[in-house]
Amino acid sequence: MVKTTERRERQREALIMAAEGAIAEKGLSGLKARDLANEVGCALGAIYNLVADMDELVLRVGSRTLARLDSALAQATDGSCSTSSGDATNTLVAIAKTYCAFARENLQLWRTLFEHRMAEGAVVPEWAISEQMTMFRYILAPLRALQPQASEPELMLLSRTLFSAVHGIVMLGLEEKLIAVPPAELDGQIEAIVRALGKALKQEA
Amino acid sequence: MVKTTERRERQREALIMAAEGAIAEKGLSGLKARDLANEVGCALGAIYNLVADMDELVLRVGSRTLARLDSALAQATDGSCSTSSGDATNTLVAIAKTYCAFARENLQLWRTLFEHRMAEGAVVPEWAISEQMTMFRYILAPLRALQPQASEPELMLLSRTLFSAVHGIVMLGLEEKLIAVPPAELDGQIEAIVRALGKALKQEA
DNA sequence: CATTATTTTGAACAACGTTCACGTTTGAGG
DNA sequence: CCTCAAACGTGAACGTTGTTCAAAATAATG
Repeated sequence: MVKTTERRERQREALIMAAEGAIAEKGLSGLKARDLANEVGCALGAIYNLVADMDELVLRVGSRTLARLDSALAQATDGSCSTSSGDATNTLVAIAKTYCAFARENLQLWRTLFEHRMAEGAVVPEWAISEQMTMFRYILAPLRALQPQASEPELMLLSRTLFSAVHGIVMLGLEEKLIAVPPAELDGQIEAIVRALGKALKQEA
Repeated sequence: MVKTTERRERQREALIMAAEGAIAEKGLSGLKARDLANEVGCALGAIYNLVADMDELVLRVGSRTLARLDSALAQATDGSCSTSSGDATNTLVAIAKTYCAFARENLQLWRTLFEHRMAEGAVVPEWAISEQMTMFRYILAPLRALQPQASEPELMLLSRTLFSAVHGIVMLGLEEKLIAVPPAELDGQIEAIVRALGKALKQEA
């Protein structure tokens, strides 16, 4: 009796892994229910015993991606807990570069985090929402060092803005469209922008 | 004989308009060939006499959106041709705010510009590519005022970076995801960031 | 071992973009 | 005004999607 649920859990895991592989290799649009069933070795319909629908599957893959991103950011900031404002800018630069590197190395999975939209009328489940906030933790500390007089809500807002700005540069830069910063110059431009903002924020204080 | 091609042209126009309406109302994923045929009053297959495929249709709608965006930016910058560096920052702020306002007011059409991806293996046609660069014209002049010593390629790169940063803030801010700056604070944050960057760039000179 | 509950299955469904054989319309030449 | 080949419009049909569900297979229980 315990065997059934256990095996199910294992199959669900396998399904998520297979989905992750498919997205990493062929992008979100390359994720096909029939391919997954084939790879996992179950019937097409069996997918819906393991997962409510494809949306949930994509969200579960996204959850894993976010966790990996989080650990990459943790690693990039672990040494620099100092609150001096000189290091703060360096930390912000390190975070931004780490984000950019993660996006490059996990291009399709990272894109999926932002490309994916729930089916018409469906709402993002709670467990998926709560994961999205973790990234700001890392930005918050250095920002506080740069702007000690700012209130917590102000810092919150600023960290979101800063993240969004860097995200935009990375996102457009890693797209093929001509609009963007060429990938070769991405790191340099990110550093320049973050440093410029760091300087401006420090002087404003 | 002239009548046929003329009518065809008119029908193509009607098709593009219908597509634009559908996207504006229901988003890119709400664009359905059958609905279009219905609305334009032609057979399903007739669409493919007016347009190669859905991709081309989306690109033609995008072309119109870009033209409207361009004229909005032109209007926002027409007065401020001055090269003083004090006005330059103001101009950059105005451009960014105009971009944000345009995105808000044309949410689905603007999103489509970046959401859309060509079908597997298909390549973006030349006429669609050449339109994408026009936006940087507006950013270039004020940037040159702020950084008179920078080379043209450097300014090019910087303008792309700046655009991408603002774009990121707007894009995430207008999404429903929790990652982003709340829509109510969007304008303020954009102004703050652009002003901070303007200040940093001016002092660097 | 029999019977009931659960799970797995894959054929069937609906919706999608795209194609194509078939009539119909058209317009230049007689 | 008529002819007829060429151009055009048509909607049924195709290949893919994700999703469902009656039935078959399996597991649990008495």
